[in-house]
Amino acid sequence: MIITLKDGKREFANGLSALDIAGQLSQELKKQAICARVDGAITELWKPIDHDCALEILTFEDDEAKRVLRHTASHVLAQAVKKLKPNAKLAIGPAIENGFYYDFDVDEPFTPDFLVDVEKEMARIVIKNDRFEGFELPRAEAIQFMQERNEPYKVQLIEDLPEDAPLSFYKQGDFTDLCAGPHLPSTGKVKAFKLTSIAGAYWRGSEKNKMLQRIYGTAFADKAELDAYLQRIEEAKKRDHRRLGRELDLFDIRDEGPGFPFFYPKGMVLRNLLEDYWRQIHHEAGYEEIKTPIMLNRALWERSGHWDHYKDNMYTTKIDDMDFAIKPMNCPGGILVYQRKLWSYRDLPCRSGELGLVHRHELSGALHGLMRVRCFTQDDAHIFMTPEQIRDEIKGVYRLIDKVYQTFGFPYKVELSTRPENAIGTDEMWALATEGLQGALDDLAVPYTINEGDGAFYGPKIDFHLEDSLGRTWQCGTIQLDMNLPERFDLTYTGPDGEKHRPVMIHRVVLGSIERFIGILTEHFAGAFPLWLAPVQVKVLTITDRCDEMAKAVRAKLEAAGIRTELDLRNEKIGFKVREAQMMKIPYMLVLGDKEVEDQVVNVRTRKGDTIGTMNVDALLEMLKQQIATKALQ
RNA sequence: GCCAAUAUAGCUCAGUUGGUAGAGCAGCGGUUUCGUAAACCGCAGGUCAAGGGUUCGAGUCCCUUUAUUGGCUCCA
Repeated sequence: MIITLKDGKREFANGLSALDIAGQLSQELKKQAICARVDGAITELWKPIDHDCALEILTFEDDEAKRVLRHTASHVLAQAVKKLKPNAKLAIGPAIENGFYYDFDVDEPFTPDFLVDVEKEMARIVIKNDRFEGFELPRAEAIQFMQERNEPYKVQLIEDLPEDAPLSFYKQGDFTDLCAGPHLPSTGKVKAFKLTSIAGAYWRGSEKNKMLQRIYGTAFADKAELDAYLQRIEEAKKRDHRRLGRELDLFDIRDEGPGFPFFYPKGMVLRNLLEDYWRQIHHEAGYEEIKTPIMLNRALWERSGHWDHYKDNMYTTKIDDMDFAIKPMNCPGGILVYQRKLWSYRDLPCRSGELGLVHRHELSGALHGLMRVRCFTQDDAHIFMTPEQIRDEIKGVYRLIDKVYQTFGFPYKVELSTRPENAIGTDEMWALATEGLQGALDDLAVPYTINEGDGAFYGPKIDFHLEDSLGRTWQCGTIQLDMNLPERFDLTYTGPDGEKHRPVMIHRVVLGSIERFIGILTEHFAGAFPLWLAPVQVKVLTITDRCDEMAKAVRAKLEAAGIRTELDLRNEKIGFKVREAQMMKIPYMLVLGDKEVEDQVVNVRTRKGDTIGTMNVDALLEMLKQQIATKALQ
């Protein structure tokens, strides 16, 4: 038998397992073998290999091995919970990004104290070091097996698997679970784990189903790695935009307005700069700006379909006995703007953008700082065009979004969502629309994932996701094709044939919502915004009051040149003033003492802690202007 | 909305088995004029989220409501 290892061919005796081979290679491996990839597929280490194959031994450094480790940990978790609460019914327990969870149906919700007990029980199981043993059962026996153990969720899982699917089970100690595998060889390999939280979670993710109790945890190769991870989480919390918003005096959400954010003066500076930038790039990209009313009458919302399908999320009111609704979306207003005149194919595409303030009554439990609010400003635009223009237009929007995200240095993920079950429109229209989006992505050679059936009922969409400090992703940009509203509002343009045609409409946002984008921005830069966005760009710090006059003059000169400058003339030590400016993450501090006054220069310090040295104000201005003009990320 | 936890000064947090509410920072008043992340002294600041209950007595125990946090669902 010849096994091709990752780094070349090796011959081994027949019937050896990957574990045996790993043992033989232990000198070379240096790291502990966790699982193996045989001919590309992940498998357990202990399974005998009796054929020629390509073998790769994975260590904890491999992401796939980490998933196997965490999945194994979830089995240990389930075993521990069953031991402590034999009546708990098992649902599912997968590995997830950075950890794992297991869902249980229990009579009483779990408590934090119980979590401590479970951790102790898990530690006992790990010490016992039970081997994982896999076996398969025919369908009927598998169902009977789980019925006998009173595991209705497992029975349901089996019943929903395809008829011919192999039904594999894994047993460690006295615990057996339905599972596709693979696992580590034994429970003892789960060395460093921690249960992190308890949460309610609906069975199969549907709120129509029963809510189960979920336990989250994480596991690492060793304690050092686990501690490093927990440390990283603590550090990430310091970047939380909710915390920084308050500390840097940018924005906050008060109990008096759940989901309705306040922007304070400094936050408003940041916000206005973003909006200025937005206007500039949209002007360059051929958009015209409009503004539509925040509140419109019921008839409009009935025609758009929102009254019937979105009313639960809308704030409504009655004026002069007529129903009105505050807009949850800008599109109906944008459509009324389109309808103000007759359109020729020569005028298309028509791109009109709007920084539109929308209100949505989101579920209270969904609110999250600036990331999920109940009133927010979408940097919306609606583009009306002929079907032939779809592909190029989508490409244009994509490039615009890409350009903006690159300006901020944001990595992003692209997802294409296709036709859902409750879709309207013909197969033909969906095929055309989906091809338009997919074609554009393919033309641009963009990596993307497909969310089958996750599109809006009115059309497919491309979503752009950005990460927050804890790695949670938030949808920001989106490009959505709409095959519904043009019909409902009977939108037309006149073609070269003199006949009326239906335009294709897309909704798109680049930043998504100004609020969410500011949240992402704040976490990404940990509050240390690039110079061009910093609410305060420069702070002048004096050492004694003999420098006050020059300090005021320096500030006046910088302000006159458009640099946002603050002055600290307080009777405090320079260390104290530096510390404060530093904590406010002000990009440049100008220290002025007797020496600087005499030489008519400023001593420049950055928020990174570097002292650049002295220079005259003109040279400083030159440097600042350069950085601002290029929107340098630093 | 659902599951769980939490709510004490502007901020970060103490507050023991129920017995008159505390610290640091920030603020204000002084002293100090100082060289790159915290000078010193003093003062003031709270209907303990709101409402109800148990008790001689509630920040502390119970109930309701509100908000927040972590998830689920939903979504920019």
